[in-house]
Amino acid sequence: MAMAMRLPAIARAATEMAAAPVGLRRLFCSNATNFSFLSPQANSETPARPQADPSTNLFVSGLSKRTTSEGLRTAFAQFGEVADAKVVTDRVSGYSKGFGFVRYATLEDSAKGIAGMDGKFLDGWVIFAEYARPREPYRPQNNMPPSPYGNRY
DNA sequence: GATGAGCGC
Repeated sequence: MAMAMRLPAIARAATEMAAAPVGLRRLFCSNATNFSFLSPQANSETPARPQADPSTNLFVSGLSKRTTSEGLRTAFAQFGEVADAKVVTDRVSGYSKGFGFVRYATLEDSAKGIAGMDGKFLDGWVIFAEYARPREPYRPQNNMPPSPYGNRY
């Protein structure tokens, strides 16, 4: 009586893969898009920089809502030593925001992580892996506006 | 989640 009938995981994955824009990202986001290095003397400054500076920290977007930090770490650990992996979730709802961060132990590991995971599938979604920008500066969490009823939070 | 580009506490 229980309707526990489910499609096999392979069937669900195939369905999602068929709908996912696998080759689409190369049209506007590719690692080979930056050709500015072809003119070494012409660009003392490169204002148009799609990717951030190389770092051990990676920004991963396009994640499935079901992907957790552990799944993120497991996937990226195939290409290097992962020091930290985190899926960003909403503080109040707890749901994944669909992106996260992966910090590798070394720069070469992070480079291999991008090469190995960027544009690949994770939980049925095409994910984008790139170097993360430097994080927001630390901010004391005492910026709560004063309340006439008292600060309880 | 019913939200699908993005840069976290």
